[in-house]
Order: sequence, then C-alpha cells, then structure tokens
Amino acid sequence: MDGSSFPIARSSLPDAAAERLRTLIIEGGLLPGAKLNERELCERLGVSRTPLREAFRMLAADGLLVQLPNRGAQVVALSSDDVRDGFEVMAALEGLAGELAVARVTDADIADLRALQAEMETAHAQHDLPAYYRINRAIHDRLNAIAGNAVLGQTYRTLNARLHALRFRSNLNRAKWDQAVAEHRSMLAALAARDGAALRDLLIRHLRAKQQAVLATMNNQDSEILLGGNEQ
Amino acid sequence: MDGSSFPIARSSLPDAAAERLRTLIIEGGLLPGAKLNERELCERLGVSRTPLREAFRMLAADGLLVQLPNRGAQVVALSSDDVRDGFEVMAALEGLAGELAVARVTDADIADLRALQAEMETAHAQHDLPAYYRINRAIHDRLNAIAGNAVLGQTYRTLNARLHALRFRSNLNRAKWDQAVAEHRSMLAALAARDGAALRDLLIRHLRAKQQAVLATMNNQDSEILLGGNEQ
DNA sequence: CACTTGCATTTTGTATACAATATGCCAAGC
DNA sequence: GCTTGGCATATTGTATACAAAATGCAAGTG
Repeated sequence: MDGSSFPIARSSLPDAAAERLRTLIIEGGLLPGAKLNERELCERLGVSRTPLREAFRMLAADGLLVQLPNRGAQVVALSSDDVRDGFEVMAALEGLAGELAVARVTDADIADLRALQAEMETAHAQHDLPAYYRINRAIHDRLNAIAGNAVLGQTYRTLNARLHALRFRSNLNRAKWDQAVAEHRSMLAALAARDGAALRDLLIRHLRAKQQAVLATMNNQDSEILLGGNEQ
Repeated sequence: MDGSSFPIARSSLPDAAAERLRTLIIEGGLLPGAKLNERELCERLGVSRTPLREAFRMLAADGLLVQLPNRGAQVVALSSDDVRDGFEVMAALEGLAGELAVARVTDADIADLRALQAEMETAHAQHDLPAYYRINRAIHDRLNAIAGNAVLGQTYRTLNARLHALRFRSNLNRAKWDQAVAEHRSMLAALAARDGAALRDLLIRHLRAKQQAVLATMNNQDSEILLGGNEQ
C-alpha cells in the first residue's frame, strides 16, 4: 500500500537486517523452527540488538518468525493446516490477479509472457528445475504486476515468502511438472483471449494442484523437505 | 498463521503498545497523516522508546503506519487507489471466506447468523447506525470464523484494520443502507442453502458496492470523512 | 533412581545515553 | 524582498547498560 510517496529512501539498519534475515529464511539459511539468538545474529549481521529486534518485529508481522515473550524468536514452522490455508488464500489472490490482469494487459505484456513461457518450456524440456522455478516465479510476479493492484501485490508477496520458507521446491515429479507447464500454456491463452473468468479458474486450479503436491510431500516426509523441529 | 502453539502468552510491552496504537488509529484518536512523536507517545503510553519503536515496526508491517528514515512515523493516509485496491482484495478474501464457510457451516452457525441478521434489521429499522456497523462487522467476522482458515482470517483482519483507519463510517445514505441489509439477507439465504458459488458472488458484489460508496465519499470530500494532510 | 530445589549462567526486555540527522530560525548576501 | 548559509534545537537512530526472566546443572531428598 502506498509506497508511492516520494522520499524513495528505503534502507535503514532495521530494514537491511530484516531483508537479510528474510533472504536467509526463504533461501534456507535458517531452517523452520530454528531458534534465533540475538547476540549471535548481531555479530553475524554487524548490527546491535536494537535494530535487530526491530527487524524481528517486522518479520514476525510477515509471519516468517514467531516471537515468544522472554523466549526469543524462531523461524516459523508451518503446520499442514497452515500450508493448506495459505495456498487457499494464494489461490484466491492469484485468481483475482488474473481477473484484474485481463482488464489491463497490453499486447506487449503478452509478448513478454510468451517469451517467458518459451523459456519455461525450454527449462522443462531440459529438466532444469532451478531455472523452471525461477521462470515460474517470474511469470506469476509478472501477472501480479500487470494486475496493477498494489495491495494485492503486497499481500501476495508476503504470503508467498511465508510459504517459500517451507522450501518445498524439491517436490515435483514428472507428471506434475508436465501438468504444470500445460496449465501455464492454458493460462497464457486465456489471458491473450482476455477471458478473465477462465484465467481466474485456471489459476485457482493451478494453485490447488500445487497445494495438493506440497501437502502430499509434507505428509510422506520421505522427500527432502524439511519441516520444523530442527534447532539451528 | 500458527498461533496454535501452546504458550498462549500474548502481551509484552511492545505488543501492548502496538495494540493501543492500533486502536487509536482505527477509532480515530490518531488521524490519517498524523505525525507520531516518539517521546510524546512514550509519555502517553508509559513506555520507553525501545518498545514503542518495536510497536511502530509492527504497525508499519500491517500498513497502518508509514515510517520514513530519520523522519519518523505517521499514520497512513490511503490514496483513492489504495482504497480501490484494498477493497478489491477484501472482496476476493470475503468471497473465499463464503466458499469455505459453506463447506463447514453448521445449523447452529446459521441460527447464530440469523439472530445477528435480526439484530441488524432492528438496528436498520431504528436508524441506529453505530449498532448497524457493530453487527455488520460481527457478521463478517463470524463468516470468516466459520470459514476456518487461519491465514485468511489473519489477512482479512489486517487489511480490514487498514481500511477502517480511513473512518469511512459516516458515509451511508438511505438507499445504500437498505440495499446492504437486503444483500445480507440474500447472503444468509445462500449460506443456509449451502450454495458456495452464490454466496461468493453475493459477497464480492457486496464488497464492491461498499468500495464504490467509499470511493464516492472520498472524491466528494463534502462529507465528514477525513483523509490525509492533517497533522495531528 | 527419579524428582525436586537452588544457584550460576545465559538470554531476553527495557531504559537511557550518545551520535547522527533533520528542522526551524535568523542573519547576511544578492 | 527573496534566497542562502549557518547555527541552535529537536528528533530520530544506534549502542549499551542494567533489570528481569528463563535455562541448565548439580546437589540434595524421597
């Protein structure tokens, strides 16, 4: 919201620390459930406790950290219910993004998305999972940008970060992957046809499929997914 | 998210300060755009600057405050675009809440909601606007509770608080009010009939109507709505 | 041997001191 | 008269000191 005001000035010590921690959590440098020792983190980040604690509060508000009074902060460890609920909300948000995007999308946007889709198909053909995830994320971000709703974008990014802290990447079998790429193809077609309702439904189904895949992974923990319980 | 963990222990100085500030902002004790002086607020709340600043960070993450580096915090002043965007997201969230609620609602829930609806009709008949708003909010909160999605509830409450900081209450003419009450009647019927798609559509239309009303009020600023620009 | 109790240590919570930055005012110059 | 520079003041930013609480360990007790 807002963000429009002029004094562009991001950055302050707490913001920088929060950003650094956010990355650590999302990229897996800090695993779910890990306890965060203030003094130790202060040294690692080169800041004192005051700005670090402000960063903690920000991340806690984003749902990436849980703070227990007198017992410090730890990286959130999402329960199966949290994941189910989170993806349901994500599906609704992406559905909205699709509807809004249809109303504002330009031919140039579609050309860009087609290029991304082509990259995605290439990554898929070459079994390049990291590239696939990167492009996948770029496409979804692009769609949200086209939607042009700042509140939606903000909400989406926050929730996305929380779910990414799970590090559910590794879970993707061949069939699911093929399916996901095909879904993206349909989505692009719906967008090009300016069919908002269709795009919305496709996005919701797409997210529901992801939800199911992640939940399945969480339950049979034979995959490399890491959840809770691990002290740093 | 989460919140399920056992050590119930809410409350700490920063949490308490944040809660107090949140109330001040939403209830109008601090108007949009008001600059928040740390030392002064410290005295008013009886806390020192450290916990107050942590509270600032929490509220900023919720979008109730804007913090400018070296220039302090001020109550957010939503632009017309922010309001448009915010209500669009709210509509999507409430729509989801409706769909989920249908899948879980019990007869007892419906009885409760019918009672609330009756109260609402009474308040409407008696032109009791404050009571109407209170009951209206209770109904929407109840629906979200029935939906049973913690992430949705959290997201909903946060965004709701931000929009309520606008204090758009005063804007409701007779026709709009009648319409809103009628819509609530239809929504309750759809819920009782377990018609998720219908309830979803009704909720989205309901929210869109509210959006339009608020935007109209914002634009003709002859009403008593107060937006931005007012230093405390 | 399990369980409690008390102490030492660690860790978090809050206040405050000091530093850096911004703000407002007044005078000097154009 | 308007602008500009510089100083005094106020305000925010960060580090740190002290207080309070939790944690871990060891000794004592049933």
